[in-house]
Amino acid sequence: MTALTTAASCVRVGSADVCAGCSARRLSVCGVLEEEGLRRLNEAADHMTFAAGDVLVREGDPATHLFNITAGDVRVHKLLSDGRRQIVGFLSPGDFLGLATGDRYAFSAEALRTGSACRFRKADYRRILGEMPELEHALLDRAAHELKAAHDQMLLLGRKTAMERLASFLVNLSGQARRAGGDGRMLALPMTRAEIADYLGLTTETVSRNTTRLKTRGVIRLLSMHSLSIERPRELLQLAGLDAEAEGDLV
Amino acid sequence: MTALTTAASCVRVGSADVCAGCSARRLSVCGVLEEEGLRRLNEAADHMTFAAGDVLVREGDPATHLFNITAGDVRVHKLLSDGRRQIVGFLSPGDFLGLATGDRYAFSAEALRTGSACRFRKADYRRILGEMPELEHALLDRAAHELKAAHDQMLLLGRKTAMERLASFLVNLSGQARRAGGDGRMLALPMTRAEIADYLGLTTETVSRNTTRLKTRGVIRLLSMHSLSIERPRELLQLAGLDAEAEGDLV
DNA sequence: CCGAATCGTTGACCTGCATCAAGACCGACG
DNA sequence: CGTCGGTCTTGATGCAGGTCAACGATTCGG
Repeated sequence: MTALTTAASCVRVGSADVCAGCSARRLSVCGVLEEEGLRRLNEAADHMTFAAGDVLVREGDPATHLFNITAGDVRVHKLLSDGRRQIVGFLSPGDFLGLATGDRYAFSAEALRTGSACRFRKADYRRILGEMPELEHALLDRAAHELKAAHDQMLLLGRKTAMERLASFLVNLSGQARRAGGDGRMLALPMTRAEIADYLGLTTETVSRNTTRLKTRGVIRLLSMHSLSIERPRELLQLAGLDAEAEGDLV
Repeated sequence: MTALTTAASCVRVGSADVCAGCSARRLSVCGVLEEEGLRRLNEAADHMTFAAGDVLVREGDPATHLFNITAGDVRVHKLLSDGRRQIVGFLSPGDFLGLATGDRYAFSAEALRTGSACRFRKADYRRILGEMPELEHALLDRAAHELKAAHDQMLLLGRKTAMERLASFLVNLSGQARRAGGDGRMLALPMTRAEIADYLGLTTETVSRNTTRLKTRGVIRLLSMHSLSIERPRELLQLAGLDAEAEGDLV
């Protein structure tokens, strides 16, 4: 639970044209920009790195910055005053952080592992959006997509059983893995059981028990604590409550 | 459960300049447009009316249209194959419907009562957005706001108790009522108990029991089945799990 | 103004997941 | 390579909220 400030781990790269060689570009909103736009975006960006446990954003702080994750994974969560936690999302390279923001951050964001991000002052970013409609358009697309994902998560949290939640989670991870270039059967779980639980509205014990059930039934195989393979995708989809309506995801 | 098609209840007004006299304009994204922009938006719009129970959008149908609600209230929900329902939002005049949409609608939308909306073909709307950056900007703002609300709802569904959910719901309604010009103490509940339950991830029985508890404790007073007044706003906030962090909402 | 259908409330009981508790495992560091 | 702190798993038990059932209240068509 190291709580470095953003400033402490921020590495300002300045005028070097980092964006040009950014591996996350094709996954990110920046992907729509031409050379000239990318150069101007680069000028406004702080390119920063972070380590596991670093805090990018703290719930309640004045919302001064927006982020584009370029490497690593980030956890976004909200807290109740007594410590109950809801994780509202896990971010991967290409994801945008800070859209859903008013004057103050309504969520905290912490790195799951070492990574990097582009950081923008909110005012700068707003100005840039005004100058580059294609960027604003890409951002709206992304917001729409996130909103759809949020609706799916509401259905999961409001109406699905523990097993359906876990299966849905794995199906989603599989989809992401495929989109990121993997085969969709081998999954990395960069988060702990407690984080999975707080994402699915469950406890670690329930996540663990249901993981065991999936393993016992031969639906998944645990390769290590933080990686597994999906052995029976069809069954997993069924358990997720998708089945027929299946989004074509999974093999 | 009348299931009129949109076409059946759609009233095309054509070239008449309906937007100019639209009462929802100041609440809507259209509010940012000048006369010229408004005229062009009006050209692309079908102005339609609907009655209670009418279906605006059916989950799974090709996503051809976007909507701007101009009067009445609309329920947006998702279904699991066995009939479990999650309501992901209630829309009021000024709200936008169809942002979170891919090729097909991922939700259904039904009118709670008589109302009206502007309907746009998706392609038309996309073209218009390209021509009017200020509209796209307003839409992005709104998307960000909805995303924040979605995160709040995830916290509610994943981690709050039944009483906290109900209290939070009433606090939110109160905020909306205030923003719509009311005093925030008198609330209209255009939806049924079953709809509240499906919004909060509970059953009608649980909603009913907790409503009774609030009534007994003197926190609220039921004026009729579909309207109530908040007698002890402070206590309601506390029950909602907000308290100190309170968003300045409520008296 | 009546009757039927729907909606809401209340009570009794049940269950899925939380909670509490105790080991097993795992990875980091001397 | 041992051991120490955190993570994960498994078991026993409890309870918030779901389910089932019965009965009021409200609405609406005629």
